[in-house]
Amino acid sequence: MSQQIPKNYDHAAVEDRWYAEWERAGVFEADPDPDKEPYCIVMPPPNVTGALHMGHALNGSIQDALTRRARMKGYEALWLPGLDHASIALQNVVERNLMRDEGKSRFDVGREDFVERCRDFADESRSQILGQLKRLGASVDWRRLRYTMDERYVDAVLTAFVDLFNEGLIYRENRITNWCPHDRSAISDLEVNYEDVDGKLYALRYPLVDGLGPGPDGKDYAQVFSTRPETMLGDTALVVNPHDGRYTDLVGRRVLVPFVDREIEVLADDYVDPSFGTGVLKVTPAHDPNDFEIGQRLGLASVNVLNPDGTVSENGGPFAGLDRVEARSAVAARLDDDGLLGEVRDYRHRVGHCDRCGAVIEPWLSEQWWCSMRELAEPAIKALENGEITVYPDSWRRETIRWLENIHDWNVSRQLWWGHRIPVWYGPDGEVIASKESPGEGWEQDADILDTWFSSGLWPFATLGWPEEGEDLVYFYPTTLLSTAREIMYLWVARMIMMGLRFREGVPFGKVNVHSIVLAEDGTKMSKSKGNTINPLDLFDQYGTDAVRFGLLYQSSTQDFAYSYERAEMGRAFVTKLWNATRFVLSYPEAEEPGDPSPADRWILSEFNRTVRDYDAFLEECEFSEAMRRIYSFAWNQFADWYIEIAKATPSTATPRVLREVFSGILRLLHPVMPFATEEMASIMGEEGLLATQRFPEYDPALEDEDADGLLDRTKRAVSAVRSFRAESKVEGGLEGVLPDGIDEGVFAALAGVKPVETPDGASRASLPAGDLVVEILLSEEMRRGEIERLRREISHAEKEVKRSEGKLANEKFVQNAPEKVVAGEREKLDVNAGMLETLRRRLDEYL
RNA sequence: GGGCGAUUAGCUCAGGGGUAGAGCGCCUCCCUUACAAGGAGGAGGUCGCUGGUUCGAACCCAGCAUCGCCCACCA
Repeated sequence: MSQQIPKNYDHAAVEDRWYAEWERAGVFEADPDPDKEPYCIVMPPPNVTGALHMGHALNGSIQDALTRRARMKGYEALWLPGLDHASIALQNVVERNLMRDEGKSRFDVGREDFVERCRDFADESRSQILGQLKRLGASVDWRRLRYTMDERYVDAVLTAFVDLFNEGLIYRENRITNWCPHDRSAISDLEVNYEDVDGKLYALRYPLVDGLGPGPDGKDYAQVFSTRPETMLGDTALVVNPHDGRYTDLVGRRVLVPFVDREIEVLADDYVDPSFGTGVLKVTPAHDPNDFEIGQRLGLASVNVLNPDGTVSENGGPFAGLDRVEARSAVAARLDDDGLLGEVRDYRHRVGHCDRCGAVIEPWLSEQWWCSMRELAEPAIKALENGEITVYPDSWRRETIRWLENIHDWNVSRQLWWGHRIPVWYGPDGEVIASKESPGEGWEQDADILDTWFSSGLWPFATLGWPEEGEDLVYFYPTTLLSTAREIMYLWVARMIMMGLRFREGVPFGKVNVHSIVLAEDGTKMSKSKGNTINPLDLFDQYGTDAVRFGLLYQSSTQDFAYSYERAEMGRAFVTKLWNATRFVLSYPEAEEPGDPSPADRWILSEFNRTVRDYDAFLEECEFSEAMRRIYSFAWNQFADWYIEIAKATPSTATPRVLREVFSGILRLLHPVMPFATEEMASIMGEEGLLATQRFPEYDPALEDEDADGLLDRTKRAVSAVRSFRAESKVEGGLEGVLPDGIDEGVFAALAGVKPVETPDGASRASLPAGDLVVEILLSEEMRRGEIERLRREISHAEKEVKRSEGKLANEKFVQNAPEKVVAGEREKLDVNAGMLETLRRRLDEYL
């Protein structure tokens, strides 16, 4: 029969077929069932901006493994799939395409048309992503696919906003925000990337114009250092530190802001650091957050000198219309012409860039909608502190608490087009209300949309039907676990916790798994611009999806890791190994009269049982790498390397049953990780029904068998000792020998190729150390060559061991302080090695 | 400027108070009827540096060095 099964597993031929089969059988569908416990993972929704990347493949592998395992354990397991409209991200992609293909900006086509294009792009991207998830083998309940722009989801978003608004937690205020001139929108603090940039520090001179004579150092101007001379146009004061003796006389005097002919006053404020620059600071309340605060304190006016697109506004006098970058050099040049430019230094400093489009961010005064966070953060902090949410690894729990403790109010409005329109309406008589629908004739809706993270913050419950208090929500919420990348812990995870506690009076998930970031092979971040991305689909094609999944989980830990193709190769080799084991097990004859298990049978059952225990525990704790190592080494190094060999050589009448049982167990354990290949193997094995619906093995203490474990452990060591001897001494063929006590003689004889003999008289023999055992092999004349050298090596090794043990035991403090178990262990080691040494020396004497 | 993490075999990485682990790569032998994407046997690490705690440190603590990440309003 095995002849009909090809020697290699062909992933391409089976993966799609099994996925269709699972779907047809409704394996992935989950519905509230009072007789079962719920297990629910809500998928972090991929952005509908394009294809899935390695991070998705890793997180998908994690979530799928956990969901499939839970399903096999008898939970009503739901993995809920979804997609995110990705407001700013998608808008940027569509804008770029529009510019590339038609040379138009979004303003050229208008809001309505542009949103239509975004929708089309999202649709296309959506089908691509769903196809990829299927290739991954994602066991999601497709009936429940959610999208943040679905009608029902939009309703949830609006409901949440209106509620927060009516509770006074959302308010409108004029403040400094991070303004992206390219997107012409405010963005949140978290979406600003600061990079070190080589810039310049310009010394700007403000002429004293109050006619009171020279200022500091006898100069007729006050000098200030700035990296952004163009903001000078919006200056409304200069400030010095009140304790700065150099400038006591300067305070209260008046200077002129060049070009705009504005006289401003020199004031004092503690914020100023006397040691920086000249110790005089220019205050531009509309373009710097610190300046804004100073302005508030000192009651200064704010003059906004930039248009939304980053050009200088009409407030900028002669520079109006110039882009901010042009304006910078233009202002500097004009100052220079007028003798008002001092030193210009090279200066490396941090500049904020838009996370999405890369444009330099301008602090810009504008009216935005803000969400008060303090009140929302408090319960979230408590939940994290008191362990309502377990985070793997725990360090991220503490980090999140820290972030929540220092939280700032959240700017939730965006001046973008693709997203949820803010449900605030302005009435004909100046009324402002929040409402899901238009309050009526003459009311106008706010033009802004919501930050994309506002909608995703509701994800764990809005996907389950909230605000409707349906069966699904009651049954599956709170969800069991959220698995996510660290980079969105604050952006997303923290907000879900806050929103969950706000709207559901309970944490959204009991556990959070923070997975690694998959780096490129060279250890740097993957990025399209660097061209070092790896497409998971290509890997699936090349190695098979299961192999890639195994490899990813094997590498997954709390550390980021450089992706290594070797891990996929390892996974592929593992699949092949199991595939061939399938062929072997399948071809293995049934027992004519099944009987009692041999020690070897009991050993592999015992070993399997421990594997179940450890593997399951590792998965439970999200220690995927450890789990993979455990199952891999059992399946390969114990089951295949030893038990199958034993089954070939010295089967018992129970071996056919045990062999099949353990192998079937291995397939079940591995199914959550390698669903396609294991399903195919189980099918070939003739197992009834789908593997995906079968029970996950459970640890059974009754199967622990210390006697069999000890026996086989010693036997394996003895066999290995003989094999080493054969390889080193280049001995082939059968051997005779004296067997040590406490080993399985049948197994030993068969696997070591050693025929047991009674005490041989006078024959030369080799003593082979095997841990605490000695195997004695009868030597023929020609085999004796090299034996002296081997013995000397062994003796030297044994001497070292004895010396080490003796030294340790001679140390009184060790004997006194070390645990008794350790001391006793050391004594035993000494005994064994001393005995060994004696035997070896005696043997050597015989040869000399 | 703060905080977090990393530094272990040639490479990619696990582990973690009681004589160092995996995969790949390397060396020797083997196409033996589950499997050459394989089998058997090997070689190869003073676990970044310096101190400390301990009977015992690769592991705990402190400092340092290098790398990475996160947070922060210094012009």
